[in-house]
Amino acid sequence: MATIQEVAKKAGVSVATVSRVLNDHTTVAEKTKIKVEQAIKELNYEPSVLGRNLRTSESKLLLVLIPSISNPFYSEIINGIEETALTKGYNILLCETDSNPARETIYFNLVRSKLADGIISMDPTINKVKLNELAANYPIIQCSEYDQDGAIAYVAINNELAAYHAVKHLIKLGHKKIALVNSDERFLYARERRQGYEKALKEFNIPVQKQFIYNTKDVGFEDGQQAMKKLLDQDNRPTAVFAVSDILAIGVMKQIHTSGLQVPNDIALIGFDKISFSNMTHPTLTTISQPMFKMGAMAATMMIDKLQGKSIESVVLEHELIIREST
Amino acid sequence: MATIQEVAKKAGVSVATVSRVLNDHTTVAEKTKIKVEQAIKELNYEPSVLGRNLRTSESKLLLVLIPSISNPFYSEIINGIEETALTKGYNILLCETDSNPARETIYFNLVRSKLADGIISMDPTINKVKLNELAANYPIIQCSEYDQDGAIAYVAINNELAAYHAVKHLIKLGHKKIALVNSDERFLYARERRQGYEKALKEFNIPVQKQFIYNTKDVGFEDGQQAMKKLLDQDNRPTAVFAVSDILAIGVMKQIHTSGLQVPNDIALIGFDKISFSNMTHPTLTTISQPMFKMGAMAATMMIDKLQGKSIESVVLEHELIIREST
DNA sequence: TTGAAAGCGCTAACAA
DNA sequence: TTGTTAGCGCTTTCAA
Repeated sequence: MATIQEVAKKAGVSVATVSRVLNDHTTVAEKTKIKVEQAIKELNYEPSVLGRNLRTSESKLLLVLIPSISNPFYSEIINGIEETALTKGYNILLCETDSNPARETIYFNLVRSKLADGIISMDPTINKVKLNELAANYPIIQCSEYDQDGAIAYVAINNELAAYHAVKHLIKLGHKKIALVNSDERFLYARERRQGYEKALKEFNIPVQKQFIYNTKDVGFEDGQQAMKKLLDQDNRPTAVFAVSDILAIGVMKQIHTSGLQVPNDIALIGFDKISFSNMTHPTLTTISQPMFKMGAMAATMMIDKLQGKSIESVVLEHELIIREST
Repeated sequence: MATIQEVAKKAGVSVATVSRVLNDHTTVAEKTKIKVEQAIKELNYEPSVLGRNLRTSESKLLLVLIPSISNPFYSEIINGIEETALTKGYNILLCETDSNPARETIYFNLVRSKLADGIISMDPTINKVKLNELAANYPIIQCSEYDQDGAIAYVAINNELAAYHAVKHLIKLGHKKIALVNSDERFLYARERRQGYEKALKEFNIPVQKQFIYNTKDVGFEDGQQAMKKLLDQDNRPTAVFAVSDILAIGVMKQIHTSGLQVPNDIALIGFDKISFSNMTHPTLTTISQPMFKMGAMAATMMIDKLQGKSIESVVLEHELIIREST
């Protein structure tokens, strides 16, 4: 690979001039510029990002932290991040933490060691203390899940309100025995969605019953299945289920079918996220739509603004109830 | 952030010695080493990857090219790549091409400009000519989809044999009217799987009928739905369907259900890939399992071996027929 | 409008 | 066992 020196030599100018052409400085004579561009083409020259990075001490790389790449909820958000980042000249370094603290440390150090300019975190399992420590010195944006107590900017939806809407929809349909399949309540979104669930019940004078609330350990299909199995095993069965993610809901639906029951006739079901799969189940899944692409795009924009020294503020985006066949 | 100079000053040694401690050179006296490590700790020093990269002219970054992050088939492969890469000190730069040539160019230049050490490509839509050009100067591994004519190393399965197994399974079940829902045959895997399909039919003296073969434009659920709609609209309906991906198969299943028919009683169905969702449909999906994690791990190992100057060879991994409820 | 030269943070060849 | 020093490829200040 040719270097800037070789280009300079070939064009008969100094490296400084080549650099100026590369970076679109206006102070280069048209004639010189043409000479340099000619040399660049002939040598098939591509400027080394490494040299540039060292000099400018920025990498134009954004770290995106997710717990698992297999979760389709994150795919759309990443699409949004990538779209925005690319058009602004940034690339993204996708990092799966697997909820593993060792990996977390590796990724945090990538920012400390200047390999990445900032972190967009979507990982609810992340160590909040360390994240806040890091945020004191490096740009960090939280997306979807955030730390209530910290000072880190975030983009998210109103989870409590969204859950409230979901449950209210079930209540309006006449349901009184409504189960909640929630994930681990150490996650903020899980706590908030539970609050929304309880708020809706209380508003309609339906008692909140512990036996109708199930917390899963993880957020896979199987966890939804397991939850529904427990819920169906008891004497007092729910007539409707609100699952806090579509993946859980699909597991729930699977278990309902396996038990020989029908959705929505025997049990109504509502999910959360509007992942693309949710439209492929039979029946299709009623769900809460999160503006995932927009969330990602917004997070990337905030990050780049911050990198450019602009001041930024947290954003709460709108959700939407998508009524389909499962309710 | 502290630099190596500051550490050297604090420890009362030269920067070279600090560098030696950092890189585990054995020629450092234990006493000196302790002094340096002490200084590193006190200053909270983290070596700049940028400086190191420039000097060693390697970035320890691997570019992973996929057409779309939303396709769960790639998730597991990426898991495998990441697992291997991380343990060997590499990070991965995940790049979604969206089958967009402009993005392709951006990503190719990332290697030319030394920001990444090599490319693992899983993109069937990639420009083969440009990829082969690049491969002349930079390390490239193909994963899953590869170029038959080129000289680039790959890791894949035997698609023809796998498709043959799938269709033979349907034939053994007594089916004679077997449809093929294939993707665009400009992709190698699509051509190979079609060959396997035809081979199985011919072996059992079943005529290959054009009306039973449908090629989708894209590889989403909707394409599977659409394909099955066409297949059901004709007078002579198939009694079994082989879809070349689980996602297509799930779309097919959806359409069968929508039409009031049952799987597998009215129409048997087999997919391909064994994505996690294939176990969540009702009925569960019979499919061909690809060793996705292993493919990813293997691709990463090959890449790193190549980077270290070792010679590498293409690998064909085993597939497996997973019989579940849809057949 | 252009060139000379310093220096970003690091590694490694060479010398001591 | 350690230090001195050149230099990786680039950008940018200063001077011309």
